[in-house]
Amino acid sequence: MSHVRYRRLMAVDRDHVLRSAAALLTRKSTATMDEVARAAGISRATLHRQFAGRDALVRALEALGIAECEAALAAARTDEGPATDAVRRLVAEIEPHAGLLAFLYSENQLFEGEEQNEGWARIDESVATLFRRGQSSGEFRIDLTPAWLTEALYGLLASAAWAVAEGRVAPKDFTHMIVELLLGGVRRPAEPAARKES
Amino acid sequence: MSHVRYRRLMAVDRDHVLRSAAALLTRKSTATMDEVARAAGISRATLHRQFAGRDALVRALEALGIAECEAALAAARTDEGPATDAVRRLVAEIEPHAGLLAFLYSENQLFEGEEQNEGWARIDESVATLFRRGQSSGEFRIDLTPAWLTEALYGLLASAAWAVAEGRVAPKDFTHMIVELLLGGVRRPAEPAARKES
DNA sequence: CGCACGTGAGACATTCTTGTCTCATGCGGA
DNA sequence: TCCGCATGAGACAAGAATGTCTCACGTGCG
Repeated sequence: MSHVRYRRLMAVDRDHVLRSAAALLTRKSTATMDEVARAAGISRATLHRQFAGRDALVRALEALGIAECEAALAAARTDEGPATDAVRRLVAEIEPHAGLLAFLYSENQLFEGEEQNEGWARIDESVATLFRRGQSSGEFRIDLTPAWLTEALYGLLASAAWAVAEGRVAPKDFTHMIVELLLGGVRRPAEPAARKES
Repeated sequence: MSHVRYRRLMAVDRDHVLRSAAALLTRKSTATMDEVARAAGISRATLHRQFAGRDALVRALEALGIAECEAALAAARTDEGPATDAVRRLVAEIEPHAGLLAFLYSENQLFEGEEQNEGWARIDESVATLFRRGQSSGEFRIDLTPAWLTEALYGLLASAAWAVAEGRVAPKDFTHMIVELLLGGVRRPAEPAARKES
């Protein structure tokens, strides 16, 4: 019984620590274990009891990021309706986690070789499948590979997260900025007199 | 006399070291001073004689990146002709240095506060000016701010550089991928029967 | 030949971070 | 009240990277 109580308390704390760490590392990716602990309001010893080391912490954050991405993919129902709308929903779902994603994205570039978590491969595949679906349906152009579009989406998410964090762009525009640029590009569409497009 | 000789030799070496370091740090941004020295074919002592420390090395790389960006901006003649073509020229000019830029870009996110080199501000302004010019001329849409477009360009450059480095996309497509996505977006343009666009 | 100078190799102290450990404290339950 | 247990504080050793220094070597030049 008390076991259960304690377990639950620890679980709650673990989640809180994880989110604090994510928020801190998003801003300062080189933060030390001591800083992470302090940011979570616990001591370094306790932090170390919950996560065997820095690697374990980062791996836990990676798992969290993967879980959030998969949740976002599921919530966005990327296989339903027009691919265009699915992309909009996906970006909107990911927006709250873009900071963590940006951290993990750059963290992955930090090491060469060193196989990455298989979860990312699944997510890459889901996103690429969405783009591929859009190409098949004729919504998307076919001269840009799904792999590149996937990478580009990550890059735009990270850029936007950093730009927002540093106050260079307004947070409220986050989803709009990314979706509009990704879908429509910067070139102004040649206005064909009047058309159904608003 | 010998002064001149030695100065010139050192300058050449310095440039070689800088480029080796750029190439290495592009792949492994956490490379140690010893690895950087080894990559340049010199000893750690000599590396230290040319660059007071790691900070000095990174700052020198930053200066190199800034110089290359400014050279690219100049070579692309961003204030001439259609902004669309100017963007194409700019990306093409930057392509060879995208790896270094990606390293510096993520390096800048590593620290909070810590004022960044003013050179970046000038470059940001030049790029933003290009986008603003495109908006004024009616080539570009006006619902995306020049600041965001600038950030997005950096993000796409970094994404593409990493994707190429890891073999996820073909190097030869670099400029095409970035320019086409940035300018036209992923959405397939509604085909208005026949039009001047090829 | 002899000298000056850049260089490589390596020793060394220093600093930072990590990981482990111990101990006192406080809180909650039995 | 008493006990169990998680926590915080801090000491400690180990490892990595850095920065500094010395010394021997080789090359080029006078």
